[in-house]
Amino acid sequence: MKLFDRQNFIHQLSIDCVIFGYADLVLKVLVSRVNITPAVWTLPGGFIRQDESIDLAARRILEERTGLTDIYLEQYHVFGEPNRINHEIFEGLLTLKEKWLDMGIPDESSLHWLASRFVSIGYYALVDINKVFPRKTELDESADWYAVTDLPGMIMDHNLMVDRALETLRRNLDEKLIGFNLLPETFTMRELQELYEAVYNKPFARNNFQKKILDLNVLERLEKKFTGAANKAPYLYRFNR
Amino acid sequence: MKLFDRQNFIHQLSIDCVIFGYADLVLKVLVSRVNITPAVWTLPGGFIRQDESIDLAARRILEERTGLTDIYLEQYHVFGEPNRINHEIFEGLLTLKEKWLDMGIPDESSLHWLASRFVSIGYYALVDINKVFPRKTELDESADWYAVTDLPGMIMDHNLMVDRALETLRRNLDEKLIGFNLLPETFTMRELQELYEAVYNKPFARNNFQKKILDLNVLERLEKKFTGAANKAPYLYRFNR
DNA sequence: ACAAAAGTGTTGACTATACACCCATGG
DNA sequence: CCATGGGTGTATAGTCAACACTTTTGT
Repeated sequence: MKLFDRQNFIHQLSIDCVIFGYADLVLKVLVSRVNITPAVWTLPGGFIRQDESIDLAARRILEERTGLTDIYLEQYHVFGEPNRINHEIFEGLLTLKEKWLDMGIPDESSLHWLASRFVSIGYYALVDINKVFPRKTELDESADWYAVTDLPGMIMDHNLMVDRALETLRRNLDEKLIGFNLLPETFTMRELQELYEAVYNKPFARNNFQKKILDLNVLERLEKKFTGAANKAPYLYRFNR
Repeated sequence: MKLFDRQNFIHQLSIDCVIFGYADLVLKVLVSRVNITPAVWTLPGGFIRQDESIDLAARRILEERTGLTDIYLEQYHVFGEPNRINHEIFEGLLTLKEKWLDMGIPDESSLHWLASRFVSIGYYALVDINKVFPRKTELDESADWYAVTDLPGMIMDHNLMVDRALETLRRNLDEKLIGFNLLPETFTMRELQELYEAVYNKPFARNNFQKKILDLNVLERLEKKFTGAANKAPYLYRFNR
């Protein structure tokens, strides 16, 4: 079985996804560990079929890893240094070649494919982390959420890719009102504020934050949420439009 | 002679440049006319050498067309629909094949190369139009400046590429203080304002514009410019830092 | 009643914009 | 001295952040 080939995929061009999730007051990123030794971590990525657009390729890759189809997704930067070559993965796969020979994975041409220089289109995605059950591909050993402030060392420029994606996310959070994609359907104002604080890594004034967000006129106020705590019950909100 | 080949260039990946210039109160874009019939217009573009970064490839392409090396240049979007195939140019070159056979241009493999689907990385550049003497490549019939509001119909999605580049330029004009790249070394406040008005396609209040720009503390005021006109002589300014 | 967290109001600083006026220059 | 365009000042409205106060809930 061939994993990749020029007939069906565009050569030397890849897509890497920075998938952001949010839980426990922390902004997280989905990172794969490749099934080779020594251990190697990478961003979820893939290649572009000859008959699909790059945006659809990114969505396909996301669906393979998260199971989700309707995701906020944005292209943010292309990484194209000439030294973008997957040495670690290539050599790791070589050492595992015998072990997997019966399965025919990885085959010769796929190995050759992987050894090329790649230009990679960076996408970032925002997902409701509760809806995601990370899946691993054939090459993955595992796929897990890491705090964006505490990522493992990844191959090539993948850590830089996350930095650039975070910059873009911060710029777009207000402008494009995309933060809600990281939360469940309904949420309290405090939860939204904590999300913003996790993304920007700094505190916001509670009353001013509430005013700013409500003035955007994109939230629908629902019934109150009784938590059982000894204080006033907060309203629930839903993103509107 | 081979124009393109997989040995030296990345297959199915191209760069297209929206080169902005400014003259006669009008924002302009450099557009090539390909040397085939019927006439076909395109943005200046090219391919990526195996040993160069995509940013350097874009600079090389820009130098080929403008002669300039030190240019403001920014990657802004990747265009990757599966139907991005150069039908017009491919067929135009086919009809010219006999005519050029003695020169060996275009050769078979270059034709095949050009007939593929291409993913294209869009760059936009800002140049001082007075310093540019547009050059044409072997495939061009001409290269000329067109008003951004009055562009010819170009191949594929190249008109869309300009629209997206203009959006990005507008977003970045204030934020990154890049407007000065479109003007000569020294300029008057009125000239700068006229540039902004051409880019945004709307008028600005004269005094407030001056205040806003000067408050940025990026302009150095030079001597006055005596124009011979029957009015107060304006100051010249230079971009600083 | 009290602590805790939610919700709302008020102020003062800063910014953007509209209006007004003065200055230099050549005819 | 006047028309023209350049430069600057002021007042008003709108925005943003700090502070203060009130309300609701369970113990």
